[in-house]
Amino acid sequence: MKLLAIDGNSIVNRAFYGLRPLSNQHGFPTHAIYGFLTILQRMVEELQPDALCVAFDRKEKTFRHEAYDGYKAQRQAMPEDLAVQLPKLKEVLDAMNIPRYELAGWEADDLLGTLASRCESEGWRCVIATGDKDSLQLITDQTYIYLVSTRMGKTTTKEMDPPAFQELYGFPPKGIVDLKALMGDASDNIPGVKGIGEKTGMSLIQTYGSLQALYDNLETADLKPAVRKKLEEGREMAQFSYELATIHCDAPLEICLADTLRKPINQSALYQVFCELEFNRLIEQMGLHALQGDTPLAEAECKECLALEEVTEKSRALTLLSEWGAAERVSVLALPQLAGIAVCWEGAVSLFFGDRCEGYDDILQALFSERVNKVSHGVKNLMGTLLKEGNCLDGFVFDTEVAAYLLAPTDGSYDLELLARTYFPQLAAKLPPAKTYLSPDAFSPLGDRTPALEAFAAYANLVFHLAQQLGARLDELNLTTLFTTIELPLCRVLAEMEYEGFLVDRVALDAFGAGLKSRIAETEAQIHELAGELFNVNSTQQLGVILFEKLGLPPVKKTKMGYSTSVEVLEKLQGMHPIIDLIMAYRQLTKLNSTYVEGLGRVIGADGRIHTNFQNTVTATGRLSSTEPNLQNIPVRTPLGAQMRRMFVAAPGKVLVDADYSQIELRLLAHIAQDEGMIEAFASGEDIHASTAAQVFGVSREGVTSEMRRRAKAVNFGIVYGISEFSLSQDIGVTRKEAGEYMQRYFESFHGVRVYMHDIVKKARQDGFVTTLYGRRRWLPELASSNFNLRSFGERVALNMPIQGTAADIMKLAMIRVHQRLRDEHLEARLILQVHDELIVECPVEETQRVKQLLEEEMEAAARLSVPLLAEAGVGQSWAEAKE
DNA sequence: GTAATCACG
DNA sequence: ACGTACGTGATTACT
Repeated sequence: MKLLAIDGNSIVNRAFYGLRPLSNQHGFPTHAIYGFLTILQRMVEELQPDALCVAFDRKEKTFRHEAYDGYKAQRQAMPEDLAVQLPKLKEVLDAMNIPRYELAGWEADDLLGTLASRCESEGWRCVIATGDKDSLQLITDQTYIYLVSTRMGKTTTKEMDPPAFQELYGFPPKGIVDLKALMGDASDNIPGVKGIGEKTGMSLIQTYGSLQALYDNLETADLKPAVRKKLEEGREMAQFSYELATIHCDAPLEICLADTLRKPINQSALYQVFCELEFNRLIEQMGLHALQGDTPLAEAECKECLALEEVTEKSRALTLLSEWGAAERVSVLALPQLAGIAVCWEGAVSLFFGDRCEGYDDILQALFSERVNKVSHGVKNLMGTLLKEGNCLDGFVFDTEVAAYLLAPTDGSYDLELLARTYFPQLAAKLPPAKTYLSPDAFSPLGDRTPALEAFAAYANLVFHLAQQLGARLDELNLTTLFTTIELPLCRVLAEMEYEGFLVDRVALDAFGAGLKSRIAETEAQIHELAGELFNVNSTQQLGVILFEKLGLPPVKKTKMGYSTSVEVLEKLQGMHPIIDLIMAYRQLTKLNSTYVEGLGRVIGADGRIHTNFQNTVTATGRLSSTEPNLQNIPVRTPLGAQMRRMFVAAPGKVLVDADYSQIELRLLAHIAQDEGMIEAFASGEDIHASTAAQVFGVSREGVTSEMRRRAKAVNFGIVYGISEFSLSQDIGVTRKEAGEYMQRYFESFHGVRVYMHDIVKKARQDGFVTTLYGRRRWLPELASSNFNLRSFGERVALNMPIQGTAADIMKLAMIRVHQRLRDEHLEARLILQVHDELIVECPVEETQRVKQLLEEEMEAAARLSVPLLAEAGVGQSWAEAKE
């Protein structure tokens, strides 16, 4: 039998300090519990114990310390954020049916020692999990310690049995008490002998075996005079510390080991408390669901039992449609490829299936016309499906996914199951998994369709309720305007852009790829020759060994795992060995080939076009992102890479018009900070980097060299990102001091920016969030962190998000305006791509001039700022040409 | 599944 | 003294 006995306080402490803070929507901190559970999960997996228990401190009257109040008083109070998590953690353990032990006046490690000795007398093996080295004294042949440490979010563990201990310390486990008696332990308030640290202490115990033996032989021992003096003076302290450090294995614990044998968890109780804590990943992972019917529903959520109806007759559908037309709104959910539709209004759900409903297509047309106000989850994607099937796509008034994103843009995912748990925990408890209606054969006529029908209806009902709840929250946080005037109309624009796609010249792409492949083979052969052996150049590990061990090049930087071989490192090594240039070339070529040539080749559609997916609920700042494939990171900076953009072309008879905003983020900085100097510079239409250079370097406009401009540009970018002088110096390759001087002079010239940077961080700390000019919000719990790095990160985000986010808002507005004008003017031109500050339109040749002008106009008119907003357009057959 | 690398704004 | 810029996504190697 094997018992895993956990030091609850110790592990939860490690989790609390080692992990980045996390809290549920009510601001209740949860990361210590989360971390504890992660560690627990991992230990159970690795150790496969037969029995399990957790011990906690109850040190309000600590037995071992009451003899020495002075030290007890020094014990720092547990942080509030951790203290509140303990009762919840105990709830979780109870739900998991893991026994926990605590005893007034005893510390956890005493209880663990007691458990361990109980195990030994009953012939069980015992593993003690703790982060506390104190406990190492408990190691015996039957008991070992599982030492846990958590740093930077990563947990490492080490098994300490007698040989491992001996190996590390050079004496047997019991000696740890003697060692602590000498060196003390600040975290446990053990004083030790003043002036004796870890080094001296270890060698003393290694030499003399024990504290007793050391003091018995103090006279004759071969010691440095200073050490002897400290030992003499500290005699009493040592004795006292010895007592403190000794773990007592005789706590009056009334337990039967059999109670600790593992028992099945209480599913619904655990589900309940995990919902409260919003541990969605764990719920998923452990496959938790509340047992049907065992959780009383809140009255408000339960009052309507769903009236479920499958509609098969057109006349019935028409009746319903006219009811929905009169309703304020209905919710709509669609199955993939519009195989079925669920419509919910006030607890009544109607289901339609393409293969079982008379006049299905006509019903869809009517449903998705502007006559019915609809809310849905993921409107953009639903519109995409509707477009493919040639349906109407009007009358959408709400999107629960986008709304949830605006409320919490850093949450990352907004599945209905997740939102249910957050906003309707009671309802979520009886909600079947979404796959019940989404799996391919859910509605197969061969099986029982009822569970799928009920699930489909339940989710449609959920969307209906979420829409109300989320709408109210948007109102409270002043996000409704952003939602209605930007996010919702944008869904349609994005759906159409995805639908249009971007034509790719497949022949040219393949030819480019063939050229790359042969150059890759050639380069690889040369690398192998210079290295003197065959190895995988793509493996950073193997490459590190070749460069820094075999070829003896100086390792400039290391990563967690070993040597870094990133470009910055390679650049520093350039000229020291011919292999460096080859590796850099190899990297460029393989990147181009695998990510772009081959990656893009895989996703060209039957129409020869690439249809990217624009994600509108992903970024923390409000930008879009692009996936499968990502068309927002097609190479442009190097000449070879830029060739990729020649593969993106206009259809025959058409051209591409490409327009981008000039310096939109810096213009926004000038506007938001109301910095006179910068506003003036933009107003006069100067080159902003050159103008900055003139200010920072104290020269006239004509005196600005290209190097000065380059550095000033880096300063400008740095400011927007919330720079430090160190990073600036790294970026432009000057000393830290020099970089500091640039920033100093920058702030002298641009006083408004300095004031803004200060004020926005202060305001963010007060509010707990920052916003864009259009009210988009990002929460910043990091600013309250006691962790320096995390807090600094929060400060930089507070500076950057309003700028990057406002730029994103303005671009979204511009897209809506451009889209609208193209419709109003009955042009054939279509928006096909957005790359943050750049828009691409494909249009018939004869529309070129109108479109070019229209694009610039609408982009520039999207916002009125204290500085002009400038957009410049180019035209070409390919993306490369159009960008000039 | 995570880390390293590198492509973009 | 800290550790070193904001926001993304895809590929590859490796655990």
